[in-house]
Amino acid sequence: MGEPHTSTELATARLREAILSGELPPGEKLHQDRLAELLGISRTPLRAALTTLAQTGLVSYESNRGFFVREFSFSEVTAAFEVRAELEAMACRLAAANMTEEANRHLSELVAEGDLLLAPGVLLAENLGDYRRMNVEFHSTVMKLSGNPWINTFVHSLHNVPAASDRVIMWHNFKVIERSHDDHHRIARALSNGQGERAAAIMREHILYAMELLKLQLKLYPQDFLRMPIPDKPLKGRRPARNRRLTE
Amino acid sequence: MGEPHTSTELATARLREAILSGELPPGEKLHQDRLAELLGISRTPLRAALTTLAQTGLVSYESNRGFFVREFSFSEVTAAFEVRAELEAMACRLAAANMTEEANRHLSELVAEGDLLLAPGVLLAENLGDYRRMNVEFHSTVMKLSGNPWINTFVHSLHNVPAASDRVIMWHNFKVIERSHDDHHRIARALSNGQGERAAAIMREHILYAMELLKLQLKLYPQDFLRMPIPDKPLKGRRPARNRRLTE
DNA sequence: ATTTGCCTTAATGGATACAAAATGACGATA
DNA sequence: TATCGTCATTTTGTATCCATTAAGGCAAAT
Repeated sequence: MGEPHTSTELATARLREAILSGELPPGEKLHQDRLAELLGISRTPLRAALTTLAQTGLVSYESNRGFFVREFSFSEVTAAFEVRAELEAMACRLAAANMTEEANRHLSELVAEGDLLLAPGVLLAENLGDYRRMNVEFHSTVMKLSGNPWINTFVHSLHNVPAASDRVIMWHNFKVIERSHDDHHRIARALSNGQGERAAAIMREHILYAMELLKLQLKLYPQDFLRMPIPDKPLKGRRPARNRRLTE
Repeated sequence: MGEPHTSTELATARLREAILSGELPPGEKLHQDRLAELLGISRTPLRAALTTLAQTGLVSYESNRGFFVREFSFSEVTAAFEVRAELEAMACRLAAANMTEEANRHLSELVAEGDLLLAPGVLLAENLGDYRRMNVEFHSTVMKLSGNPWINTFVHSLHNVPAASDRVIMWHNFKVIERSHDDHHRIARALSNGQGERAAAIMREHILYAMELLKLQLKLYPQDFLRMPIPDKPLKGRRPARNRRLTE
């Protein structure tokens, strides 16, 4: 949805944000009356929003019992990374056969943009949003170049899994970002050379390494599991009781 | 959803069936008033049903314009097969590491069940439903054994793509079925031997060949594209005008 | 003849009111 | 004391009604 201008779409967007940011914690009962009043709308569009979010997988639903913020186990999160790695690797394989002049240029531009943002030797807070946009655009460009729309669809829906999204990156570790962007360089070059398998291998590692980083981060700060909006610096010790079950 | 006992869930199921069976043809406007009356419910649960179907991709939606039966292009259908092949191959790779005694037994049982159903040398009409169930169960068992829930989720949603589902098989060609079931044998054996890559390769071919068959069938009977409920024998020449655009 | 603007009509989006189901508390009973 | 059943309350699910927006037709103007 481009510009949400119906109450339903607005509510959907706000709720998604609230859930991904941890404002609405996992397992929380989504009370229709209260939520509707909170959002200043009636229950009808709210229920519509909850229904779509339920299909997206962000909330769970039981007949006559209501909606709840879905809880994700640790293994589900890592599983999300594994599927993402496979799908985006597949995208590389397919994209290599579809490269055009324009495609090459677009990828090059994105990579160059990243170079610029990293030029200072640190990722400045003011550049963080732009880098994230560039990163998302790079990945989604490759997927679009694959010509297989399902890849994009599914990867997109995996970004709705808390902590499995690109929105989570260890922004405070420059070496990690630098290496990650170097992967982008190599992927773009491999694709432009028609080396699909090679690009796929880099992409797979690119994503699986992000998973390893997440695991590490969670080992260090387990209490923050599943509530990592955009952690430029790690937060500490809130809501310790609630996330126990998530450490599966 | 197990047993639909709310109007919404009932409507969702009925509409899904109506769309996949071609009763509601691609591109058709889904008139809320008329549909609600047709189903004997009010617009509220109908809209809820349409909302979920929109999320699963069976219908499209535009703000203030309404819901339409989604149209799938030829390339989208084949793309669905390709992703399915990749995901189920991945499932094999992972499953090989998780095989237990019980898992082996379950797969063996399914394979044996298939043997029995094919023993007559033809697939009898009365056995068709059972074979289909066995087939679905086999694939979904492998995916569950992978331990990665997303694989099952996504493959399941691909089964909502008309003509990309297991519900479509060339039931009238026994050799094809026999070979397909032989693949099941080999996949089960490879998994039980811990040969994940081998199982994956068979599975990939197993699914991609189904895609080839579909292509062939569509070349022979293009007018039936995207309205193949359970074609035990090919239907002919209905609604010729409507599906033109789908032959991309 | 074609296009533009208005107006009528119809369909969608949302709010409210009502029905049905589940939850929780209380008391009765073993 | 623990357990079961009943009843009151809360919350969900659905129907109906109203508001708002899009669609279509007609007429006027270029």
